[in-house]
Amino acid sequence: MQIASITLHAAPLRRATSAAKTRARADDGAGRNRCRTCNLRELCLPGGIVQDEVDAFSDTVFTRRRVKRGDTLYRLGEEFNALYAVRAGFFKSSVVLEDGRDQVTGFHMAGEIVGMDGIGTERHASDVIALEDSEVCIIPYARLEEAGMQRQLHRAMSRELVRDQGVMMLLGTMRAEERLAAFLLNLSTRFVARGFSPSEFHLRMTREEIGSYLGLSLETVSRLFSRFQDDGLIAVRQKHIVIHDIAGLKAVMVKVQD
Amino acid sequence: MQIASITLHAAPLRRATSAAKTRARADDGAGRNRCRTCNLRELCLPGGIVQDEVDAFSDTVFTRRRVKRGDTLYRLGEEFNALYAVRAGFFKSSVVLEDGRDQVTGFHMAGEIVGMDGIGTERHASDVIALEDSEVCIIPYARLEEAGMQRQLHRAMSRELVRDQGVMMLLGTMRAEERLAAFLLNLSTRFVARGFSPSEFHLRMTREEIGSYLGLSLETVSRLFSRFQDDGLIAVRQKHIVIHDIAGLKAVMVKVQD
DNA sequence: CGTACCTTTGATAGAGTTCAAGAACGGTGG
DNA sequence: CCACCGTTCTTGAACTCTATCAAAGGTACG
Repeated sequence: MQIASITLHAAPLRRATSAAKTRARADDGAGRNRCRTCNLRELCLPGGIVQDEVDAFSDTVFTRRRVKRGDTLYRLGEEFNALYAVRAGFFKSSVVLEDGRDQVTGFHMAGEIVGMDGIGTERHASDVIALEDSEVCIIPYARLEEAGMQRQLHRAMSRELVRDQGVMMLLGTMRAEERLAAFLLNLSTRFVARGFSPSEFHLRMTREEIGSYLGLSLETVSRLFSRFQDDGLIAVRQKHIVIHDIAGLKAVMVKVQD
Repeated sequence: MQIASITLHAAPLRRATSAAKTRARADDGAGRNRCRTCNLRELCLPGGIVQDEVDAFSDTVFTRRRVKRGDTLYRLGEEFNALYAVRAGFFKSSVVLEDGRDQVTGFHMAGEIVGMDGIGTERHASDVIALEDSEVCIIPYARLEEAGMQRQLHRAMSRELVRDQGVMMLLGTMRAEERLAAFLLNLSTRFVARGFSPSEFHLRMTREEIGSYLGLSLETVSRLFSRFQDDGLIAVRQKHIVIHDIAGLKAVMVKVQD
């Protein structure tokens, strides 16, 4: 089975055969995209809307932007004027405390929207950094309103709120084992939705970034990977992960606390 | 100085003299409210918008709903069709894991909006329970769109996303002392914005609920209250809190980690 | 006015952090 | 293409913070 996103343009499995053509069609040659022909349209903003809403939005064309590994998409305090839809690649978002401590607040892959935390204050409230060479669609905020896409934006933001609740739950009530199991299962689910293997993938973040996201030290993350491997749940070799026992990972989350 | 919200209808200090009249005007006598005359309008959904937007919305009239202490405003899984603006009282929201563990994800006071996590799936994603006899404005979601209030909703949701990031930071990187200090300072700030004393208030939640929110055990919360008191930062007697040294509390958050 | 709930405080234990050192990897330049 | 260097990862050992268990007050609500 194909391993998720080894290269920048690795295409989702299920659409692999037509992916090249689709991408060509989605690109007007001037670094801009048309939603109608974008192979991410089911995952992106218009996700889940009725057909005529898609049509209204489909002719809208958005500029792309490439972000190299390690570069920032935006920084805390920068003026907000657009949302970004991840087209390819992988991002992390993080917040910094005055004293320098920082916390990774999320990882973002193709089809996901970042930047919504800037709407309220018209300033971005976090840093977003590419973990590999990536590409985004720039969605000017004003344009969303013209296109009558508010409802889709509400949905996307609401989903984000629910996701945040999940992270709070994870940080507030779960033990280290459970957090990492939940993290791996979450990644697996998201890769599946993109047509990649649910059981084999490359982590694009370091142990330190995983630890920051999960509220653990990087050593604990490393130790847990080793333990999961010893228990036959996964195989780890650096950033390459194979999940051998999904049910076993799920069991980690329920069997621990009693 | 007046202590925040001892009674259901305790009015914010700064508006205390006209509060009774204001409330009377905001109520059309049929359990419904007009935003224009609501004394919470600066804090609620229209907060921060330009004048003509306020006017467009001001004539909208919303039904109220009373929720008794201990009763639920809504439950996880319930169908979503409205947002709720807290008019008076105090709520907590929480999520439950399959195994019964639950986590308080937020506390909500007058002028704050709850229910936004239901927009995405059209089902509420959390439980919201009144911690004292309370009252909300019911804001039907469909009505927001008719009234062209989407932008205000975006702002409210975005602010919530930023708030969530703060909670993640708290849970992910702060130690117990820092969490509780941050919690007290946050409450203080919110009370001030409502015209109450920044330094003296009644907690409306139990130690257990505070602990759940902060990812700590109730015993740790209790011990920290005692320690803060011994250190002269606050005075605690059950749920009554007096902050003696705001700067000292702030210092707890920076001096600990080095 | 009684009882159930909440809070405080102590003692103990354990999960996870911190410090440390060596190993493996990957990118870069000769 | 290979060697080198910085970064990332792994693993061990000691320690520390916070949870857990337990028991005794204290409150407040019905």
